[in-house]
Amino acid sequence: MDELTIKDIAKKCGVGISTVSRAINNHPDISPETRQMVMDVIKETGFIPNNSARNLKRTDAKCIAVLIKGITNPFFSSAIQIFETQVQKKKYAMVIQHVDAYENELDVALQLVKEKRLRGIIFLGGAYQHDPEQIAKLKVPFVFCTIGTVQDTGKKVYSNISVDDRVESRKMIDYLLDLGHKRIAIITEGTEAESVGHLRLEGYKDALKARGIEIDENLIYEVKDREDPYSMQNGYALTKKLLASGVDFTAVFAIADFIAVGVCRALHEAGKRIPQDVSVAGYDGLAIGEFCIPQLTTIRQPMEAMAEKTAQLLLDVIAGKCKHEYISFPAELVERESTGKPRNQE
Amino acid sequence: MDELTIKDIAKKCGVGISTVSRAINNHPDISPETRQMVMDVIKETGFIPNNSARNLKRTDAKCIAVLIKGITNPFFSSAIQIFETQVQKKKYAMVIQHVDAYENELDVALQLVKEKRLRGIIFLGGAYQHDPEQIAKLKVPFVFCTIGTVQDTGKKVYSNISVDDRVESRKMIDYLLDLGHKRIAIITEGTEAESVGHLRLEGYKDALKARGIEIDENLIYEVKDREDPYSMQNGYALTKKLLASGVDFTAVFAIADFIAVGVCRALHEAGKRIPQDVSVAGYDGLAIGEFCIPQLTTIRQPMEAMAEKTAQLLLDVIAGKCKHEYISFPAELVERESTGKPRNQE
DNA sequence: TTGTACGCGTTATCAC
DNA sequence: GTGATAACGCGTACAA
Repeated sequence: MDELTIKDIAKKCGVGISTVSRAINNHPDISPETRQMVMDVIKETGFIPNNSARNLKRTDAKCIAVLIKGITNPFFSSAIQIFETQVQKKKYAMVIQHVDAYENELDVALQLVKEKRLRGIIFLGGAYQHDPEQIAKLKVPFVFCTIGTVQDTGKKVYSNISVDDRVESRKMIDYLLDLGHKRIAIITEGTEAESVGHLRLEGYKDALKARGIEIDENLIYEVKDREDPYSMQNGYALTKKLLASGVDFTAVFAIADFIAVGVCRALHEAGKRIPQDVSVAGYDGLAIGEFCIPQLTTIRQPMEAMAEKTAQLLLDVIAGKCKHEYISFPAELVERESTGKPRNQE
Repeated sequence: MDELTIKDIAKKCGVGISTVSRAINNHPDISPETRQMVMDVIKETGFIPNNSARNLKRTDAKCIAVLIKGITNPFFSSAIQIFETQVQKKKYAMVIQHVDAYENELDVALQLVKEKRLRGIIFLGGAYQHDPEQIAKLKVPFVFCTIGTVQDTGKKVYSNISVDDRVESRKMIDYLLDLGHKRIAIITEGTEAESVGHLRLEGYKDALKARGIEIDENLIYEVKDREDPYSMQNGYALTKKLLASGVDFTAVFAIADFIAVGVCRALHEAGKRIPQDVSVAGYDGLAIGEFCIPQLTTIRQPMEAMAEKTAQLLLDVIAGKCKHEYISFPAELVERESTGKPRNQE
């Protein structure tokens, strides 16, 4: 009993191969009775068509892929749910593919397009600058979602849905400055130009510069852990360092809510009250920020709206209904318990 | 410029098709020079072999798959990392495949085996009881990881790595009872027999019964949300209900750390101090439990060890080095800030 | 409505 | 060491 093929089914049914194929693929020109009979045998024998063979032959896959970089990101699961319902509405199939940290998402995409005859791709997470050569090679429509791309205009060969990390980051710092904070520490991620952390750091600097406050490098802490920079552990460890350094500060801006949770813990252990002694601000708008003690002031990214737009845009471009777009979604500053006026201003 | 194929490369190189194939697949019988020349052309043209065609023809895929049910679970990302390093050590490839909540993981597995010629499968999460017929159909070695299966012995046709949810859950309740708590509320998940929540509820009942404490249905709260039962939101909402019900309790056992975080928040908002007024216990051993305020007492599942064993076992079975096993890992009760003696005992 | 034959892009098996 | 050629399992013109 080797692997069952369509041929075996045809034989068992006493029909031709193509008849079986027609039954499987809901083709119109087949009598209902034959169809039923074939399907019965298929169910009975537990036959499963070989997808590799199908992909090889098929021309009209009606399938889009979602490439995810960073499983850890809790944002992504809700985004995927939204993609799924949108994609199903248009009778498309959807495959989810993980991209390892060390892999290039465009390479994976190129490969997958060949393998599955994709009609479109959604990139979730990942770098925000790409090799133009690779971009050019990718012939199917695709859209980046979540990445703070700042792209020059010109002919848009793909779409981009994002929030402007730099602007939103600055928004938070402006808020802290308005509260009266002047010594604001930031816990961010490696300085590589492609990272979101870099953009958020730029926003931080923008805000300070605009008010003529000099940037103090002693207040900038960067996560070096390549594994998962956006972890509570990192926030905790760096805040310990920050405290130990003896440098003066009245607020901490963590560029991710997870980091902020670690920051809060470290401050708590050091006997600092939040926000009376130190204010803490996060970024992302994760559920944890709403339920932790104290609740986190944060920048909430409109993930649902972004995901919705992403899927809709991709499907429209595939259908030829519209052109590619770069869209920047505004994020919302959510004021909660972890921030307040600095001590000296009370 | 349609899709490039191996034929085009052969022509461009002035060699035969099989030579190109040999170059790609690191076959021995090819001269280093030809090999280099072919690889150069491939790099230059950006040729990408079609995976569907490869899978179709290949006999020795050296590939195993990890099927994940529930993206949300933060456990899984660390498990996957471990799988990956183990699998790579043996020169195997690994594909990660998500299984939707409504999909049957065995169906997906069956399909994937045909498509990719898998040599083995790891199931992460998902139901812990399966259709024996489907199990029988799956001819490659596979191992379930994370699910609290209680299986009768006999000839083992697959492996199972788990912690005994029922026993571990009871351990936590015993601990709370030892502290002096008698009125322990539990926040758990739907009662379906296949759910982990059910097992943990059974452990709860076991502990109470063993001490002759009658089970009060008013203390049992079940999440009905099918979306993501293990959410902070659910813990929060159910605790609100619990508080509103006016029923007396001195401790809450949440069957997941995420739920516990929501529980803490709700208690905090109600002005209850943790653990002075109410003790809260979680289950899982997530990072959040270590960094939230107060730190969570919890049952820490030894995910790293389990993942390691899972991968190792699967690879050994594939290599014919050993038979399938059912292994139950002991979990550890981590005592932290969220639990203490009940008020009346202070 | 149904069956036959060809081809999708690749790897494996031969000859050379 | 290298190049034809036959599969792999399926979809689809085309013929019946």
